[in-house]
Amino acid sequence: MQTNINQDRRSLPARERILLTAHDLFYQEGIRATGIDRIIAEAGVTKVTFYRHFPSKNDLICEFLEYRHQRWMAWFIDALQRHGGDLNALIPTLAEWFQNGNFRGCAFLNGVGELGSTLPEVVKITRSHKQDMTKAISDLLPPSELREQYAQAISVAVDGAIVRAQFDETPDAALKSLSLVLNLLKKSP
Amino acid sequence: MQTNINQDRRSLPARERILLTAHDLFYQEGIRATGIDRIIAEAGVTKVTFYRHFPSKNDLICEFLEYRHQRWMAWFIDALQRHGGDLNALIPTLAEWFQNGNFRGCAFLNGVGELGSTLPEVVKITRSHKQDMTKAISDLLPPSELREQYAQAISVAVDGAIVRAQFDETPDAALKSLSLVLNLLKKSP
DNA sequence: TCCTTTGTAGACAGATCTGTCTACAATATT
DNA sequence: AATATTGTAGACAGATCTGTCTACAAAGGA
Repeated sequence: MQTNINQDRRSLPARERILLTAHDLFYQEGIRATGIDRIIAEAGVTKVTFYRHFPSKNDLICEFLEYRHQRWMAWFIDALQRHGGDLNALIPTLAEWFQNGNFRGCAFLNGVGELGSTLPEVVKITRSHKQDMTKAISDLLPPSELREQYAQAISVAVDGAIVRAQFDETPDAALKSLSLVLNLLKKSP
Repeated sequence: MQTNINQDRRSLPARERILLTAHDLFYQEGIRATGIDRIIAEAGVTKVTFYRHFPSKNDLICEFLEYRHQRWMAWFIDALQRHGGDLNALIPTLAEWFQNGNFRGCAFLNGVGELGSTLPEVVKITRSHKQDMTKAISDLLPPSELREQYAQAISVAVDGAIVRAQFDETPDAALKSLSLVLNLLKKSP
């Protein structure tokens, strides 16, 4: 899960420069902690340019989450395939994410915690994001009557591992706990 | 998990009035979203009184988390006992919390998401909080070699259920998924 | 009685926040 | 050639943020 797309941002159109900059700052430092002034300074645009593309900060927040959703899902699906494409791929995939130096938890869970009570859009986007994440997990499971139920349960456990890895010194305990749950699930009828 | 202690706050000493008010606002609306001015207005104190008790907002944030820890742990342990004191007590206990109208997720996970990168104290307090939560869960399990491992895994799954219940329309799916995991654990050797 | 603690009232500083405004330049599109 | 879009530079408004300051009042313990 790379946080930084290593293309020269200065060559990109203003709108994308703003979005990429906002992404990094919102994810690394938090949404309320990041002012518009900082974003326009680091994106190298002016205020008028910014407000022509994003009528308000709330609009930018929503577009940031939509963008994050696209980017994270693409990485997630690709990483799961790279690691085998079945349930065994889940732990190495998450390990890859957690061990990245830019890891700061789930942007959507962080967003809900920070803004859930004031910006309902964030809750809506998060629901749909987690639905897609659960779908990707479901695709790792063999067809069965319990497939959806299992995918839901794994998805919840994954969220637990994500937040745990966010505050623990190392992601080891989070991954080990998730492994334990997955192993029980594998052995279950 | 009552968010509001129904005692007449106006009769309490200023310090406690500030702390209770900060607790409710920080938890309901977020920490950065809540200004000092609002806290002193709703607590009914003046600025000097406030800053005599809490040298800075960061101090208040830490004391808020310490207070929240005491209060939440006391409720948690009591509720687990009320519901039987074994592993079966976990679901009804969490259901009680999730269904409360004031439920806004875990104050510590929200705090880490919001301030983790700027206020390391929050991460430290969260680690110790989750350690205590895990201990309370461990106390529900019969002694065995795997007790600690299981308690850790359950604790991670509980965190997943908490964040899920925070953005889902109802806590049902979160509780159902956690139940599934707990049932597998119970059947395991 | 003296003195420390705890409290009140409210002005003030200085920074930062979101968002608007004027005025002008380069680039596409029609 | 005329026009619409996208861009730049930077001042400005008005709110809100954290934290400090002076001046005064009440209550408790030494």
